[in-house]
Amino acid sequence: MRDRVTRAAKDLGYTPNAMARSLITRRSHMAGVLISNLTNLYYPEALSELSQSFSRHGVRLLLFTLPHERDVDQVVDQLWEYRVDGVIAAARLSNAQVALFERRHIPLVFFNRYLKDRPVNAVCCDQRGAAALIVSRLVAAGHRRYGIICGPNDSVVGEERVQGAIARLTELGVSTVKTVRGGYDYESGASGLHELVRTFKGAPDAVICANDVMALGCIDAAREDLKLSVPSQLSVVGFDGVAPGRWRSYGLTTLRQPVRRMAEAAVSMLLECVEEPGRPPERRVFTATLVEGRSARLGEPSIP
Amino acid sequence: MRDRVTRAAKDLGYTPNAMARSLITRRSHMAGVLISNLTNLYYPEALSELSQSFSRHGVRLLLFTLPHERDVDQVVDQLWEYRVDGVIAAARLSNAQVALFERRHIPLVFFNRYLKDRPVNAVCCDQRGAAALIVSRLVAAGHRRYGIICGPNDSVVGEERVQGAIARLTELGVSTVKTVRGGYDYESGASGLHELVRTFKGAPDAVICANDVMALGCIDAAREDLKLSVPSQLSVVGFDGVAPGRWRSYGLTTLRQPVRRMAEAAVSMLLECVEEPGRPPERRVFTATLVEGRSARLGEPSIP
DNA sequence: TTGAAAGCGTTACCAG
DNA sequence: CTGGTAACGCTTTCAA
Repeated sequence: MRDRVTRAAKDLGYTPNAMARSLITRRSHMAGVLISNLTNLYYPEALSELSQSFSRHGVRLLLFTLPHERDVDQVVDQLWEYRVDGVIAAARLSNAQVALFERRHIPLVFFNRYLKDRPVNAVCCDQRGAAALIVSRLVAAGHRRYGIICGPNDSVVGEERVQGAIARLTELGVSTVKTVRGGYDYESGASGLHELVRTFKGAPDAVICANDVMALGCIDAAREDLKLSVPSQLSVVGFDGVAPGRWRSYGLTTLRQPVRRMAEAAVSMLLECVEEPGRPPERRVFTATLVEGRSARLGEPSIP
Repeated sequence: MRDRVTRAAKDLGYTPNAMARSLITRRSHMAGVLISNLTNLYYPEALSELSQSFSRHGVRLLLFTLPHERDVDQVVDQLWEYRVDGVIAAARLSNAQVALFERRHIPLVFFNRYLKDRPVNAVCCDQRGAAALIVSRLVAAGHRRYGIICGPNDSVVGEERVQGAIARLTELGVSTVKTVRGGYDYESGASGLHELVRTFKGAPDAVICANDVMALGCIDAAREDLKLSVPSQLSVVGFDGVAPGRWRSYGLTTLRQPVRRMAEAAVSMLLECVEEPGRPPERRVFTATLVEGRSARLGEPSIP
């Protein structure tokens, strides 16, 4: 009997209707993914890993890109409407928005960010530690004057990288540090260096950029605009570990985030929350690995 | 009365259930997007535009990335299960797979590709025309020996770019042309140039790469490995118009695809198919624009 | 204008 | 093991 039904189903090209199923089981097997802007070069890689990771767990990915922050609220409404099982957010959410998730009991995991004043599920990297590590190596190499090109105002990760770097520089007794604001894009890396050169009235010894793409812009501005040799006259470092940093023109010295492992962690954390509602928020912190490229002179710190 | 209900709904935090709705309306307002690999640098931009375009039309995007071709079949099953209203495919689909869409009356639009032996909805770029244009300009500048770094075997677009280039070269009486296979990635651009130099027993005058990332690899290999000056000793051109090509280190001469307009076209074509089933397949062909960078010497062809 | 009932395609449950 | 029925949350239709 079972066989007859199965065969008939196949013959008729029958496919179960996932929506009807989820109506009764109250599980859609869909997860929402919120990403601010895919042009960021770091996000496509993250998205790709998230997608594959979800796929391995039999979960479909409903993608929402957020070119403007004001779009968030209507996107959040759509998440409710489609009854996603959970959400991974690689975008900025306000405290109030996070509260909505809690009220609806929709699991939420932040990717590569977290909220300061509210405990949330998050997968991230130890940005301060990474910054401290690279600073130690830069100082050990004898650099004295430091420029820092920050991320945009609202980037928590960027802020941590910058704060971590400044803290370590202060610890090591370096006081010649100037910071300029950047926007995570190539051009702001280039203009950031120009601005630093103006305020320093000359070139700094090293520039720490809050992400890789700005570091690449900084290197190019140094070489093409200012005729400075990198790394012999200027050391430049970044954060992320994106592919273009490894290109021959750059050989960027950077701190690579373990994107795949982070994606896998975010997905399993989310699915655990789905299985076990009311689970207390957890934060999983990964460690970035130093990629010793050719864009910075590094030394071995005597005090590790 | 209406007001009372509306207010009560708001107070209780009521949100309509999109799945229940689509169960009866037979419209999920979800579209599937199939993308082969997001690491391709061109796809994130396309995906971003598709996402925003869908969003403007009130359609949710179910994302499927396909690291391996063998994954396609199970992905297709999931598309049926979730009753997507339509599918945009920026990935390779077999003829048999396309037939399945037809049988189920699920609208399908190809993005930046199409099938040769079956009429399908597709949004693409005139690759042959673009290739012919750049070849004319290269020949007019006096280049005689041409290297071509192709895309992977299964890329229809890559094949068209190469065929278009070869056809125009032949037309213009250039016979010194050698092709090597590439994989659309940076390294294959670099190794492609090395291979060309070996077969030419010296450097060609110009290298035409089937996409931008390979062109960047080619430029870097020329400068860093072979100490060839680009463009004075070697002209290099690519296709796509990705962001890194505009970086100071490269200033890539390339043929930019109008990604935003293509995405908008694909989305509206798909939604039209949803509205009007049985609509005959259409192909919308856009024109690439020449970006005159600093990676190639171009001349003005006397016969346009 | 308001209300009631049927039906979408599943799963879950309870008799037989 | 089989069969029948209720329920999920919505839209549609028809009646009051």
